[in-house]
Amino acid sequence: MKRGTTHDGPGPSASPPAAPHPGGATLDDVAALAGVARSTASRAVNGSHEVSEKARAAVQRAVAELGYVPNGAARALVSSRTDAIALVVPETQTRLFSEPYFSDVISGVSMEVAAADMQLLLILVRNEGERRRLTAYLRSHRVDGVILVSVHRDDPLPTLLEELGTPTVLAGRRGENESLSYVAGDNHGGARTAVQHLIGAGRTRIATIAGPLDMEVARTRLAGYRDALQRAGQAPTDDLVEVSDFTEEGGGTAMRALLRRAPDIDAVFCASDVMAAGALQALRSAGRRVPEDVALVGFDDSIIARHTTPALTSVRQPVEEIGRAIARLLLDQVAEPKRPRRQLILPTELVVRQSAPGDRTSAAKS
Amino acid sequence: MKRGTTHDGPGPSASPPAAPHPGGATLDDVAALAGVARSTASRAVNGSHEVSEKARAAVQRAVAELGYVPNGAARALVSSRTDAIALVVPETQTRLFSEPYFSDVISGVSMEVAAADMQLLLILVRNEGERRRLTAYLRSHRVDGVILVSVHRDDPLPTLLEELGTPTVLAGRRGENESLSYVAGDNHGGARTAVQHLIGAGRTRIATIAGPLDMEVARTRLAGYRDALQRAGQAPTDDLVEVSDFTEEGGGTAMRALLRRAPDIDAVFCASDVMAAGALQALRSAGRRVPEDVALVGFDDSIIARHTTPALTSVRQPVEEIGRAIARLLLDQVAEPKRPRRQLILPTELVVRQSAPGDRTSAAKS
DNA sequence: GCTCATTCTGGAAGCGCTCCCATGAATTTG
DNA sequence: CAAATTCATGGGAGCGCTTCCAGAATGAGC
Repeated sequence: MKRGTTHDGPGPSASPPAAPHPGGATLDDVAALAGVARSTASRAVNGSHEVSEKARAAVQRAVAELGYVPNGAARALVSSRTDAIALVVPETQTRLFSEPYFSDVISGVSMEVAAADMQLLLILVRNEGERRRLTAYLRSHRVDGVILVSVHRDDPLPTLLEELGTPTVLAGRRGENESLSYVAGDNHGGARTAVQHLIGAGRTRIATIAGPLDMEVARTRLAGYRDALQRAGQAPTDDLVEVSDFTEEGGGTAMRALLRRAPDIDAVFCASDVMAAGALQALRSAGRRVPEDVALVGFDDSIIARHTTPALTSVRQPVEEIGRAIARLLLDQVAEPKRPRRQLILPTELVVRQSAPGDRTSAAKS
Repeated sequence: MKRGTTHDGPGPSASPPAAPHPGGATLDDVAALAGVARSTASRAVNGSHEVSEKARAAVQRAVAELGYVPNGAARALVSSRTDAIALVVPETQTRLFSEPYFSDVISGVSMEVAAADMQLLLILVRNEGERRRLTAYLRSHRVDGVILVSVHRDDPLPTLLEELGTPTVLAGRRGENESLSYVAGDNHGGARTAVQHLIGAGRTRIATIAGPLDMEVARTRLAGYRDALQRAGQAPTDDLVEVSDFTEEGGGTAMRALLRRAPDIDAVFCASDVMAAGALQALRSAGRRVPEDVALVGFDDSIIARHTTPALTSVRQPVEEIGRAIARLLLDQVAEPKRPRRQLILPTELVVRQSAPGDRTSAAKS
């Protein structure tokens, strides 16, 4: 007995023989029961190869009997590995987090993290105070690695992490020349495919509602849009481009602006489903039929895409797979810090629904 | 200097004078710089009152200069407080997690946890393996408290936690006699209000699509439905009740079953928006107009409620507030373990939209 | 049978921190 | 002015674990 400091005399307490002390068994208890030294027990528990079969078996039996679970703090203290990674989500926009994108990324990340027997810390950053707190936290080496979701161009966090040497993977990149590891969906290709789909359906005046241009996703999707037009021999004009903010309201406003500026448009590619939902509403209010008068394509294939009337044609990203890839990259980097950065772009897929069918004539079912 | 092994010479780096060694400054460094003993520095850092103003100031200066951040593992090891709480989400149903309910609960929890300067661990449990892993984890005393979201009646986890003496708060209760602390929305009252709204709108054949009855939420909402009918003097019949599974598909199936069994229904209260969306689809396919022929009310006021056509009347829970309350209860319990359990039921609110307007005549805008 | 290489093993040194305890200074009191 | 009290302080003992190191045990080689 080690911790019990209270009484040593032959106390009358007939406490149960198990559970030697409150906090659970320690490695010393295991070693004692197995009849080996603590160091040997440690090796056995951690699967070192320099342990005889006999010793290992004895230790395993003791572990099982005592229900021993290593104390994470002690282990972290000495090995300076925490077996935890942080997932940082800036939640500045309302309910950004509730977008299935985040949930699915988290879900994918969680799978891999659990499989590696590590822990996932979720850190939501809503304001300056929480941001400062996060900075201090990251400096305190309490996690082995960091995943950053939804990074803005000028976000100082990635730079900080780079300086600290903390293994980091971004969900999406900051710009075209991203120095950190990242995983993203093929935004450019997805957007291009979407617009090509519209072109293929005979649309000739195709506008776009872009996201805020300080986000690389938005820029890339816009570039994909332009690329598709260019490839089709249509010079992209700026008055068919409206920059918005990824919100439903913003989508509506942008749509009205487009209709005012170019009343003859017959298709709109929206850089997100949420904006598309707003645009749809605006189109309806303006008396345009979707898809007969104006075809509409969104991006993300989020829940609402399936629930609008007509349902939205949208670009789906393999979001959960993105999450898993992120986690795998990060875990690799944690295990082997000097390994070169890696970037991964995963293919997207166009999901065709009624808001933009494959040909102009097919009617949408109300 | 202790850990710094790389170089000691006056490097040309103009980086801040701090960071004496890679892992960050230790309390010993702080103490040395402040000219006090480590124990004094510790007291100063932790805000003990038994420190002279002078010493405190010196320590604070040193902390600032060195950019000192306490090592969490070391602190946890000795004080056996981890400053972390776990949020456990069983994600057995697909994308259950993507329901705004979870996101908002998490968001609320996160706020309070951050304000208390603690960490939030997110643990998704998808299968038996992850469940076993969680059990081992909880036994290892690596978190100060646990939040359990979406508990089923016979979930063994709450019992385990109760045995371990780990402070625990549930989001929702297991049954009517819940022994643990919990916070939930007023499911009974919400359901009752929803049905009363339908009655008030002149509906006379009101059916319900319930959730799986091994979940207390589902039972409670069903009870609320029955309560409303009873109060209105209508004896609730079982052939107007269809039990489903909280999925969209399930909602559709249930709706078709109801229509077959009772073609004359003129309203349906669905225990979730997702099921309501499925029901809506089914109604439309069956040629019923919503709300003219059949009024529809959902529950949760999730994103899709606003995006279906017609938009869904739905019961909103103060989800973020639920999250905050959960965190507060838990943090209280962590600080004061013997404090009695507390249960909290937060009021809900009916959001009226086109799928079930306040009176029978008002037309829904397509 | 004895030496040398090859495993295994136990002892011991910390990781960075908190907190108990004894010391000595400062303060109060008879 | 000495004795009693208070209070900040530094020393030191761990918390439970990993890991280095040296020594014991085993096996191989001549």
